[in-house]
Amino acid sequence: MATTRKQGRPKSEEKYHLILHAASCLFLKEGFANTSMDTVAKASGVSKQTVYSHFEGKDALFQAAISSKCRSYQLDTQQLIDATSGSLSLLECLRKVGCQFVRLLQDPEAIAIFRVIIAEAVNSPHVATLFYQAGPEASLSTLSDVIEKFGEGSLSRDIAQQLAVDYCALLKGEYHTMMLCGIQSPLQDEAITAHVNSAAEKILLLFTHYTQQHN
Amino acid sequence: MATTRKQGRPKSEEKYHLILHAASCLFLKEGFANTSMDTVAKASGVSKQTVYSHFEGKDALFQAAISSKCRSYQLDTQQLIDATSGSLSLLECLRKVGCQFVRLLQDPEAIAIFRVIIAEAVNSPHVATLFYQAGPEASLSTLSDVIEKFGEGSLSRDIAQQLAVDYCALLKGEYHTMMLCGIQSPLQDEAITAHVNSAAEKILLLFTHYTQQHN
DNA sequence: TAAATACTAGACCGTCCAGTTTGATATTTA
DNA sequence: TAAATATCAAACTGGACGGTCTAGTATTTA
Repeated sequence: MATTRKQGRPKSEEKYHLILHAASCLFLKEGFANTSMDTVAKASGVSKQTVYSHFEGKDALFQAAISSKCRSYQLDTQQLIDATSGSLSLLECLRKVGCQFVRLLQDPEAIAIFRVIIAEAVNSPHVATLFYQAGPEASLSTLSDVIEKFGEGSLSRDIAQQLAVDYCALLKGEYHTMMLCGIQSPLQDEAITAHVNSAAEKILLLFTHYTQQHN
Repeated sequence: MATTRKQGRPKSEEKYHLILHAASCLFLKEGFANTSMDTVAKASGVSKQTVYSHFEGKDALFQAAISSKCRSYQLDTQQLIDATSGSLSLLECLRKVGCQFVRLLQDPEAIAIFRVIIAEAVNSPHVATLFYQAGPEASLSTLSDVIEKFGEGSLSRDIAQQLAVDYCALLKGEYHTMMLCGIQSPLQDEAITAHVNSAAEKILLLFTHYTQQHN
């Protein structure tokens, strides 16, 4: 059943990926409205008809392109798990995940995805939801796992989650909004570590406050 | 010189505002690309030619529309000044400004402006800059004035500013991003106060930490 | 009144673009 | 080989839209 071969020439998987890749790049660089199907076809080195044979239409192509991009933008979960089970202190651990997070936020492509999602959120709520779950929500949940683990029972799940949200918020600071508005270029490495250290210390302060309170 | 009257029928100021108002609404609701000049003309009850007589073209109209909207979205500075010179504690003051800020962030129209600005940031960096200065930057500077005043000299300007940014960040939390993505509806009043109280307490904690450190 | 400008209604132009159609060639299975 | 499908190149359709033009009417100043 699953191996039932269709008659005739099969669709080229390579072309499918060429189209998807070209579409992703164009949508991110030019936005949805400013990307034409002809351009996508030309950029993928494929005829327009082939684009339509692989994808229903522009909307479907957009959705597929964004979805495929989302998957590549998440925190490195494995590295974080290693960090918690190792000998790292909470502060060091926060620093580590904080750097990852800030780098993610600063990545020009990630910013481009955000921009395009926000612009199309009204027209494609489904895509926006997909993006949010695959991106921010996944990162947040990973982070709150880490924090909860360090609480060693003296921190409720709720508080851990709240601290995770707070940490992300502090890390974003004004930079994220400014970058979305295009009036802030990515930070240099030193600036990143300074910013992350400052945010991590603040969260640590809140963390100790909440754990003491609940003793 | 300034009172030199031009010959002929003068442009109607009323029509100018009708056009601007209609354009603002449409741009915010539909975005830049999905708003046509014909629609703007129709919505303002004015001929297309009149639109072009008052504004150079679509870009100019967009810029004018957004600029006019920006001015109406700021914190109520007077109220905040009153608050600082009154008998309110820092915590109460933070709560007050926090509520104002969250209401601003949640306002559907403010969200719409953000969305449209972010979408067009690449094509109209000038407009994005205007918006940021008139909106977020102005609010932040007001807020850091308030915090600095409460520091009574034991808080450097830098730290006060940083606390202001932190407070805004905590108030935004995940809500702002979620609203921009269209996957979060505005909070109810009780939820707002709860959220604001929580954020204000955290900032107070940081505030006392920094003032003690600098004694 | 005459000149100048605003305004209207609508036609018009050129362009862009999503999506379709056509007709030929290529590839795959039966 | 024959049927079925993919792919290509290119033309085509239908509609939207930014912007201009026209011709007639309204309003204002000199």
